[in-house]
Amino acid sequence: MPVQNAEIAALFDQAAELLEIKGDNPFRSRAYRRAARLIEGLPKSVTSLLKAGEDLSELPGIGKDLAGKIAAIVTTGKFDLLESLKDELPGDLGEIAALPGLGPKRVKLLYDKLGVRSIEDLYRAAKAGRLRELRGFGPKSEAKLLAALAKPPSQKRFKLAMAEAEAEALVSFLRPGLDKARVVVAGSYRRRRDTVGDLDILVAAHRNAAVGDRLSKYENVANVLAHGPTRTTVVLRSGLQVDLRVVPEQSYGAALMYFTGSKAHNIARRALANERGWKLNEYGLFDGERRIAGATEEDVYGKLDLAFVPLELREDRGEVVLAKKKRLPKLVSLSDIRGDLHVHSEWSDGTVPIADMAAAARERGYAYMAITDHSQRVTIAHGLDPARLSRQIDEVDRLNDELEGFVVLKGVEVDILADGRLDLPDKILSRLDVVVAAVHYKFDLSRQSQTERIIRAMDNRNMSILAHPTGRLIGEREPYDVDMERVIAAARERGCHLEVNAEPERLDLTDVHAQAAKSMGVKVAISTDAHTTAALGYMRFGVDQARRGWLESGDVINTRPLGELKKLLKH
DNA sequence: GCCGTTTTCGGCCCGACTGTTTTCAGTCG
Repeated sequence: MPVQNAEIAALFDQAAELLEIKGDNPFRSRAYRRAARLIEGLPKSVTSLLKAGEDLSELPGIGKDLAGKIAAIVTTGKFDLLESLKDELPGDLGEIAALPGLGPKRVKLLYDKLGVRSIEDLYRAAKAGRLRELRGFGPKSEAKLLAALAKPPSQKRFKLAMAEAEAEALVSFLRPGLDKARVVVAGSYRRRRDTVGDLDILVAAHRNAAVGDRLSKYENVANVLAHGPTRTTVVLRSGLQVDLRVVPEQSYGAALMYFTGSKAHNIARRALANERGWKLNEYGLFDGERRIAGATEEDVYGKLDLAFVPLELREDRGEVVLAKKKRLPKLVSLSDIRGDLHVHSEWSDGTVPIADMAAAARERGYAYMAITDHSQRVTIAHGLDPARLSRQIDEVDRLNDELEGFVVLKGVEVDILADGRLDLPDKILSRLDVVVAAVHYKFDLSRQSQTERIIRAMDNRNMSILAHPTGRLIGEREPYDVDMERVIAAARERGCHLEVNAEPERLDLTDVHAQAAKSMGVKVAISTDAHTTAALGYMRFGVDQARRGWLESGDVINTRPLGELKKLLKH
């Protein structure tokens, strides 16, 4: 059975976690984590690489040992190291270590001294005031943990990119049994929400239990929850739930609409049907018993005298009214994008030389790309100090001399220091075409301090774009507390732009904030923050979120030709 | 566990910050 890259990565991450807790050689656990990231980022599955006879130990960070372990996982499904680590350290230690403020050492201490093996154990110990008995713990850390534990466990949602990988594999598995029947993933996935709770797969066919049979035999199915003639519900090994629905051809459009949602959008649409004395449901639009539309979405919208509403807008955020007036926005699309304004190279924590990134960007049909490596404060990424940045500027100049029909813009992703100063002197920043600035440390300032810190950074006239403005990592790190409305207003006053970071873990600005920026007259840059050439392809996820934020091409600075863009970057 | 014109051992991006201590371990990125 084909093992997915993400599964291997997850196994390696778990092993790394337990090795850290155990106190093993830290470089050993780092090797597992590094390998996990590499595997996640591979354009092909290791299963197919192995099948093609590729030597995995040629991959950077994979040696003989790890290559062997990967092969064992792929062929036998077994990962002996993890099994023995789990025997040695039973419990949900990984879950505990994920809590803020708890790392491997303290998890081990809790485990050894208080027998904490689960979140429940931890809660009881903290509640009883026993944590403060431990060296290194005090009342504050106890209170912080209790606060973290008091938060209701957020219902698990999956990042869009991850759901997409699952969905594409699943659809291509289902399709062969279905001739020319349409198979579409609906729901929030189709609306391109940044996270999805489950996959709603719609198949146009007559009552066809065979599709459901096929789904329940999918190799990644962990559990079949329900299985009937028109509907099958399963849970995949990843934990993602899948609902498969089979609807007749003549209802397909109405069903697609219904299962695409959102619920609020459906309600608004149904109200319009009711106004005419009609009925709208997943089987069609009905005048009495007579179906007057239903085969396609266009059909249904048309009969309701509505313009076709782009998927990303179906949230009942005003789109139904505009659809009625036939005045929906013409949303930005991937083909409008002319360049990427946030890209890393091996000068900091990227993986390839600037020239390689430029070549890859050019292959995507772009006219320009800004190279924006980290600044000195971000030591972990080997950030640039003024001297190295100056040398990089020279290198970009040389590179541009060789390039025709493509321009590499000189830039930096400069860290915003705690007091709002930028991490590099104005003298060097003023030599750049693009200054992307971002917060990387001190996430826990008060709302007011954080907001003022960021606004102060924008006071620097060299700053062009505020990158990943809230710092969130989906499912992993909450956004820092910041008054985004004030930030947007300040950006407006200063001619600064905000980023829609397209990296699937970030998608920051969110759709909602992007729309807020537009409504306040602030333009955005949709940028990938790519550290590899493959990651330049994340652009489409950023475009999805921009579309959800109602952005049109005119709202996005990197849809502009270079000359116009350069004017926008000055303020 | 990986890696190697510094090559088969001995390194491996490391500095800031917090809450705990009373000089620093642990966490974070």
